[in-house]
Order: sequence, then C-alpha cells, then structure tokens
Amino acid sequence: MENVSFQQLVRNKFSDLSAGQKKVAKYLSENLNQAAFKTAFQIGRQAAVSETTVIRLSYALGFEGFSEMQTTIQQGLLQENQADSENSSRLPFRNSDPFKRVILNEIQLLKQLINRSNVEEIWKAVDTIIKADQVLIAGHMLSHAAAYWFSYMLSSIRDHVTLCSPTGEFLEKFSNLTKDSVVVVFSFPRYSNDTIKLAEYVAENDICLIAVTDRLLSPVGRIANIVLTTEENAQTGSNSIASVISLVDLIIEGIHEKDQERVQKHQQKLDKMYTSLNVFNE
Amino acid sequence: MENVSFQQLVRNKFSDLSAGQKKVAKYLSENLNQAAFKTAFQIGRQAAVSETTVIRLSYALGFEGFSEMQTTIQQGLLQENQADSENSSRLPFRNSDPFKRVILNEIQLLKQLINRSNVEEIWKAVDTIIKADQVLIAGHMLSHAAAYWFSYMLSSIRDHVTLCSPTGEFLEKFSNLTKDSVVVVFSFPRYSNDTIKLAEYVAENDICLIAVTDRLLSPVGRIANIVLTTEENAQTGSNSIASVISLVDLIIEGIHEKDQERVQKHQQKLDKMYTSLNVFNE
DNA sequence: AATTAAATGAAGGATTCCCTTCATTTGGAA
DNA sequence: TTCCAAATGAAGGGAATCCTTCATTTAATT
Repeated sequence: MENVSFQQLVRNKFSDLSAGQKKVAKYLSENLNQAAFKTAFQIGRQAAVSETTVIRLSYALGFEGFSEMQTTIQQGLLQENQADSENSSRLPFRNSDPFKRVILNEIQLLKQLINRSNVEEIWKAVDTIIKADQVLIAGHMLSHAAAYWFSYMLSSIRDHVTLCSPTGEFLEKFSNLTKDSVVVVFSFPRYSNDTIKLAEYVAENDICLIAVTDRLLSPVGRIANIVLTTEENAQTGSNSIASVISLVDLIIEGIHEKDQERVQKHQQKLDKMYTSLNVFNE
Repeated sequence: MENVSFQQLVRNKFSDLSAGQKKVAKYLSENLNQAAFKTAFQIGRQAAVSETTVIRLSYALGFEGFSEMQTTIQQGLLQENQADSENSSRLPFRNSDPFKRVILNEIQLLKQLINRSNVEEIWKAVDTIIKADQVLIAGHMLSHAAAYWFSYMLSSIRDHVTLCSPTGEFLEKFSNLTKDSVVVVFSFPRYSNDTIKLAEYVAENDICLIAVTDRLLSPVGRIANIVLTTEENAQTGSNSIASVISLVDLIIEGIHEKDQERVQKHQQKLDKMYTSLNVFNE
C-alpha cells in the first residue's frame, strides 16, 4: 500500500509494459482525475485501445483487477482534495503542545474560507449589503461576539447599521425594515432558539436574510437567501469563532473594494465626531 | 460559473423533501466527496435509509435518475480539485484576490502568536486566572467583541466571571474585587479612554491586571502585570481582532489543560441549566 | 376511530460493467 | 517464407448496480 502515489507506480513499471498498455498508462497519467470516474471501456476508447487492454494494465501494475485500480485512483483523488484539511491537522493532534494545535487548526479553517463556492457567496453578500438601505445584525450567546464585531466594523464604513443586543428588545427594530433591508444572523452550535425564531420571522416576511453559520443545512442556513459557512472542525469540538471573525473581515474588505467613495466619506465623518468627543487616546 | 453547485441545489429543494430524503440530502451535503464514489445502496446504508429512497432523492432534486445525480457530484469534485491546483500554482505572488490577501495576512499573525516568547506570558495568565477568585473583563468599542468572547468562553468553564459592558456601570462591580481577583482588559488602537482609566484604577489598587493589547508599551501595556500582545500588521492597517480571538482561545485551552476536573464539573452544571431552560435548538 | 395519501422498503427485472476465454493480429527469428 | 510467441480485440458469462413495481408502514385529516 505504500504511500507511493499511483503516478509513481506507473512510472516505475512503465518500461515493462506492452505498447498498448503504455498508451493507457500515458493517458491515465495525464488525465488521472477525470479517469477516476470512467469505466474500463471508456478509458480504452480514450486511449485508443480495447477495454481488455485497460484491464490487463491493471494486472501489470500489480492490482487484482480493474476495479481495484480504479478504487486506488479514486482514493488518491480524495486524498489530494483533503490533503490540506486532514493531513496537516491530524498529525499535531497529540504530539505537540496544545497551543500549536489550536493555531494550526485555526489556520486550517482560514484556508477553507476562500474556497471557490464560499467566495461567490461572499461577493453576493457584499453586493446585497451595499444595496441595502438598512442592515440589521443578530447573534446571541456564542455568536454575539461575531455579531458585535460585524456591527462595529460595518458601522465604521456605512450608516443605518443596527445590532440586536441579546438583552434589548429587538422586536421594535423590525418595524423599520423594508424590502430593501438586509438581516444578517450569526448562528453556531449550539444554536440559540432566539436567533432561529428571529430568522424565521425575517424569511416569512420576504426580507433578505444572510446567514453566517456552520453548515448549509443548519437551522438558519436552510431558510436564508445567502449562506456563508465556516466549518467547525468536528474533530476537536472546540468551536472557535476566530474564523467567523475572519469571514466577517472578508465581507468588510469586499465592501471596501466595491464601494470605496462612500466608505471614505463615512469614515471621515466618524473621525470628526470621535475627535470632538475625545473618545480615543491617541 | 453558470453551474449552481450541488450543495446549493440541495439547499434550495431541501424544504420540499420527505423525511427520509432529508436524511440522504444531509448525508450527501456533509460527505459529498466520499459520496462521489459510492453506490446508491452504500449511500442509503450510510444515511440509514433504503437504496430506493436515495434514488427517489435524485428525482426530487430534478435529475433523471441516480446515475445522473452521481455524475453531477463527480464533476463537482473535479471542478473543486481543478480550482485548488490553479489557485496555488498560477498566482503565487500576485494576490489579485483581496480575500486571499486578508486570509494570508491573518495566517501570518496566527503564526507569530506561537512563535513568540509570549507563550510564557500566556501560561502565566492561565495560572493567574485559575487561582483567581473572580475575573473581571473589560474592553470597549473595537475590543469589545474580544472581551465578550473571552467572557463567554471563560464563563463556560468557571464561575465568577464578569464582563464590563460598555453601557453598564461597571464601577459598582469593583467593590467586589479582592487581592485575589484578576482584571483582564482588551485594548487596541484606537485606545478607548474608558478602558485606560479603568486599567489605571486597577493598577493603583494593586489588583492583578492582565492586558491584551497590541504592544508592550501601549497605554495599558505599561501598567499591566501580564501583557499579551498581538501585533497588528502595520502594512495592511486593517486591524482585525481575529488573532485576538485566537489568543483568547489559547488562554482557554491552557485553562482546560491545567484545570480539567473543575472545568468539566462546571460544564456539566451549565448543560443541565441550558436544557432545562430550553435555550438551544439541538 | 377510520380513511386516505404519502412515504418507505423489499423484490425482481433490466442494464451496465468487469472479467475471462478464445480467436485474430502483429512482430521477430529460424 | 514459415513458425512462434506475445499482444490485442471480440464475445459471452457473471456480478454489481440501477431502476421499477408492489406491499407495508407512517402520518395526517375527517
């Protein structure tokens, strides 16, 4: 089993193969990912040989049959995909100090943030927020820190941002919402019932709902218009919101990019106010 | 990218599915890569439903059959894989993607967190907090998110934790402080005057002060007994607190390690309370 | 409680696919 | 050229898999 990759295996045995088998080996080597899903007949067609020759290559490479070779290729594809997420996080699980483990796990989560599907959703969220006349932000318990942070950062670059504090009565703030408003909810396990009910109300009234949550099908993920996810590493169980904060930062950065002039104007206004009120120690 | 991802498709139709189909959809959504190679029977086995239900899900999602759904999943896996290799090889130095820039910067900060010698300071903070009879936490404006997070996490593993809310009158809470108490302040530029005054008061009364700040000689850093720093990368100027959250996580993890039995006892107590109050949606 | 509709699972047919066997072709040596 | 061995492809058996049909169970409504 040998950690040798399939590619290596082909290279090692290549010289011993027959002409037809070399054709197949070459094709597999150059199109391994696509070949992972093809049948022996299809592979033979692509390599301009018969199905039988493909099967014979399997034996020549040391497999019990084509099925076994295909399984090997498929698992290789899976590993390649999860190489980042699992291999680097499993090893330091026990042997190194706890701090390093936490940090490496966190880096892992950050990398997952900028996968393609996520990035598209983030841009959608950015556009929606830029167009919105108001932004209402909610998040309780564990999620409140992220909600507050988002509220704080968003307030620094635009106006009409409201945070639903866990203690305050947020129902009153709903009366101001229009069809152009956006509600952003943060919801992570263990999901707060308050947040879920709030989200359901928003969805029922056809107001745009952006959910920042741990998976697409979480209670609020199911009903939201836009869903941004940060996978909590189930292994550790330690659900940190550091990656959520970074996700928020991405949204803020996106708004910065797309709405520069308004952002700058708003910040200047705030600067003036802060200095006159002497809030900060310079 | 005209192709809606399979994940999105599942989410859109999820509410219309039957109970058994939801099981399958959930399983697929959470193990999509591995499922790409499994048969309908195997998927049904994993999702605890029959093979038939898996096939019916295919129809419910709009496919011509299970085979077509499987092909879609497989092609999605291929695309994801291509995206990864392109991203990492094509643009190694030019970060045209603003999101990637933010994330890489954040990873940089995280690594500095454990490379630096302030690991010792973290352990000191851990020991101090474990011994303390009370922990008072303060942080305003930008730092409040981190303060709240720390307060929330610390409350989940020990008692007598108090957060100085920005609106509340925290002066009253000072009357309870003893010589065995600890005050943790979060202070990042631009430094809030309220926080600084609070810290000065604590220092004058010989109560242990832990500062989480951006440099040793920041306003609160100068007067604190223990100083934990997270360098804000001056280049970007975007002062995120994601690394501060991670720093907090390190402290929490440290307490976990050194004070296990008390932590577990406290969490069990909380669990009981939460379930009886029905706070969370399981 | 009774009825009905939907959902689920079991079983069998139909298809696809892998694998083996056998015939044909290719290439090289006597 | 003739012979032989290796290689290749075609065809059929057998296994796995998908799909449909039918009976049972579940859930909801009257």
